Amino acid sequence: MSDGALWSALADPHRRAIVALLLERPRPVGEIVEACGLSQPSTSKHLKVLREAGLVRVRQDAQRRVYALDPAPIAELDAWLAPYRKLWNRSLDALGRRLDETAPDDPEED
Amino acid sequence: MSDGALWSALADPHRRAIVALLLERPRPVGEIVEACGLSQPSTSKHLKVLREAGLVRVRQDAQRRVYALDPAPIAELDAWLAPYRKLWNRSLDALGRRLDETAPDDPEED
DNA sequence: GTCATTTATTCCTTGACGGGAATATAACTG
DNA sequence: CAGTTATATTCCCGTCAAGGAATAAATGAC
Repeated sequence: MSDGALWSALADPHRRAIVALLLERPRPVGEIVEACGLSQPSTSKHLKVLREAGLVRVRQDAQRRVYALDPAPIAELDAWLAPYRKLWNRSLDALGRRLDETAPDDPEED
Repeated sequence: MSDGALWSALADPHRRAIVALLLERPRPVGEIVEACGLSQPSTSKHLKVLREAGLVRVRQDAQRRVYALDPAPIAELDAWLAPYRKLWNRSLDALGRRLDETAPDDPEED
């Protein structure tokens, strides 16, 4: 049960957006600034939080700093989730899926 | 309802502790208070946050209110996690190949 | 009805977090 | 060296969340 830093890092929607961006490919800060519509300092601060949570790594390329996802903490999340996944598998089973309360699946994030 | 409420609810360690308690079994507020070492009002407020995030349900039993986990939001988390899980599976795979360095070619691809 | 029990809510204070502007640092260019 | 680009850091401020104390509300017992 190491870090609450992981959870609090992902609690912010902007940071989740950054993480989603980095899922596609590694990006320099400038790209992230542009994509998120945040100011550069704000973006740098969010990146610092993500860095300290271990969620991203930085590679230096001349003046640019290219950020990339580090998969390990996500695995930690997955491990945390495991017991609960059992639970909802069980209850889905119990429901017998006769109740379709939310059929449409929307992957929209924030 | 891709709500940030889910994330911010789970960002708090006390609330994660409550969720973990409810994973074992449904419990009335008093038990949660005792187990978490929080004050009763504070506990009630955390429960309210969890309720509004959809993470718990309440059943009334005389004066007691028995809280239980609702598995659905956890499934939402799991869905969010899915693309990242692919990523770390891939990198574990890449690591495995690196350790198993028998191939003469460079197998690195996308 | 009054009283006890259990839980929720309100008020208040404090501390942490996010955003913007300005500034600092680092790396490349000429 | 000075100048430019790219990123990080600092300072200040507004907002929001968390905790404690006191109180309210709901339920049950008498």
